[in-house]
Amino acid sequence: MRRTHSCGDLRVSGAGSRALLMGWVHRRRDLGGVIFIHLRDRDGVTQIVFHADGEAKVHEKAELLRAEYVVAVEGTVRKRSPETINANIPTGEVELVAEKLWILNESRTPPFPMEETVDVSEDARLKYRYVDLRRPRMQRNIMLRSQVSFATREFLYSQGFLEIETPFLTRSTPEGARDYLVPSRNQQGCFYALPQSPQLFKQLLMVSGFEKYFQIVRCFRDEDLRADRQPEFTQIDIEMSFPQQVTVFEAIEPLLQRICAVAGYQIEIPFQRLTYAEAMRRYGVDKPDLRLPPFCPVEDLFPNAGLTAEGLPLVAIRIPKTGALTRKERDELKAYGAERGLRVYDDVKRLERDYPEQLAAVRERTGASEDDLLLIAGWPGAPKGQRPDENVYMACGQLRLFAGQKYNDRHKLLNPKDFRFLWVVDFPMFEWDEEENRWNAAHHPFTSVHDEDLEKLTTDPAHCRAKSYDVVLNGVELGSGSIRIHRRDVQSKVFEALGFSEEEARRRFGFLLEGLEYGAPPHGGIALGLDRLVMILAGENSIREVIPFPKTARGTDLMCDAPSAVPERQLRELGISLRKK
RNA sequence: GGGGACGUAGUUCAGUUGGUUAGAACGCCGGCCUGUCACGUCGGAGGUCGCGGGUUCGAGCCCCGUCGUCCCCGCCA
Repeated sequence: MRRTHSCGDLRVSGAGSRALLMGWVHRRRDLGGVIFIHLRDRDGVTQIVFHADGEAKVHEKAELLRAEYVVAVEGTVRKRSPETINANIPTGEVELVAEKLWILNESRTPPFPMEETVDVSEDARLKYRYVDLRRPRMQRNIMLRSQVSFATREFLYSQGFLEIETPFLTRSTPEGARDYLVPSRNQQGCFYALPQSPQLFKQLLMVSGFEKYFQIVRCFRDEDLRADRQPEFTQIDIEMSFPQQVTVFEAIEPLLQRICAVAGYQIEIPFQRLTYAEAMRRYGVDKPDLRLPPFCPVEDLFPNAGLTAEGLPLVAIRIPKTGALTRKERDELKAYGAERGLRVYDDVKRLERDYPEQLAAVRERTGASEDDLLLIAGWPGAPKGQRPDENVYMACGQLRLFAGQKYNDRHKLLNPKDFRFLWVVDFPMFEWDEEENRWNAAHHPFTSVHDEDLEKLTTDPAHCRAKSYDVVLNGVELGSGSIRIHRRDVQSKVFEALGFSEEEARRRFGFLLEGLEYGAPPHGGIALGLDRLVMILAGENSIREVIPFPKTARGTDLMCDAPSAVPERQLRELGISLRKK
């Protein structure tokens, strides 16, 4: 017994020939004297017919079939008569007239239907994930993911990249996210850490002279979850020797173009580029969604009007084609802004009475037409912080996105198939840590600084720009990278700016620092979030929809019930005793 | 750690001001049915109203606690 075709294969051209199909009973229609089943495998669905006045024994056996039974059917492919053609399935012009039937396995009644017409709760789906994965949506998503992985490998190989693995059992480094720890049995009291990313290893592979590295690799971060964050997630990790920033861009853009093509979308390269400073000033975020228009500074048009604090921005936000808002809607926007310290002038008509010329200028500057929503927002109260302008812009950026998403039904600009890629460059080198009262690396401590800012490293860290970059798609941070520091003396200066002593730095990252002393080439790279990329290409709103076996928001696995307690014996072997609560 | 939404049949949901035996659709089981394709039709089974406590003559509904799922803030170099 050997499968000859898939359930998506058969066409009229095969009529009259024999075929043996294997798959799952998708649906059974028992009309008494004739039984139809839709047989499903991953390629499609084919109708099987069992006639009582044909192979009577086979028909009798077919009465036993139920949803999701696994069967093999052998028979003759028959062209359907015109009035019985099913235009909804690709194989709908033929059917298989069953002559033999094997029930390979029975199935309990599935906990929820295979149809997509019913939205099943996520807990049920996660508990019976193997069933959920059989449904068309997940089949599509996981197949897309596989295609994206393959396209990535194919493309990067063709460009001379080598796929190289790095350890999962590695050393905990104190910076960054919380580590997942793995206790060592041989060295009791010591722990491995699962990598937050292979960052240090890939840099050392450059020291080793491999020049072009990539890896599709799992990363682990023990932080709280979100719709786009899982404790384990997958990166397309890339590193190159002797690159300039633009070298990395020129490697990544065609890769993303190729990946999008696999998903059926044409995208233009090169991508738009924005500096971090521009992104903040025009969108109020470092990952702008370009499907909505940027906002405009208008403080120069209203000198001494008191609409915002002296020296702070006044921002005009345009949301296209929103039409008139109700009083309630305007109040909502106002309140949203107020929660972030903003004064939102939601009723532009009222401002227009006092400042007719200025408003005309605002309209011209923003390009606002009659049915666009125009909000003007300022911050009359003086904010605190390192970058007060940025605080205003950030609040406006949130307001822009809030309004844009709220009224998406009207302007329809947030089309999930409209892919707007963007590079954000020149991130600040450091950010101020309020709690610890010191500077932190904005990207990571091995990121190099712009040559012209090198001297400011210790004197003016706030204004040092890093050679780091993010690739952003529709408001989602897809990937992040940098040109690394390859010289030990520069690395020392950065540590100095971060307030690490040489000794402390050596304790934390000694193996990397030592590596840099043995002929490290200039190098840099990027890591792309594969889950997020596939999520967007699949049109999903959560990366759980593109991960076969994801965790819940609390980090548990509802299917296998992890994490779980372990027997005392296992703990003893590891030298671990649990503290009583 | 904080805020919000939700939890009723296998699934998706309804359940009025706290009132008598908790409903619907789909699914499931059985009968009938030879051209269906979300087959049709007749009948039937199926409930720890997440869990615990409280208020009350009486709780799916009100109160307190707790568990779980989702979203957001913090966090994620």
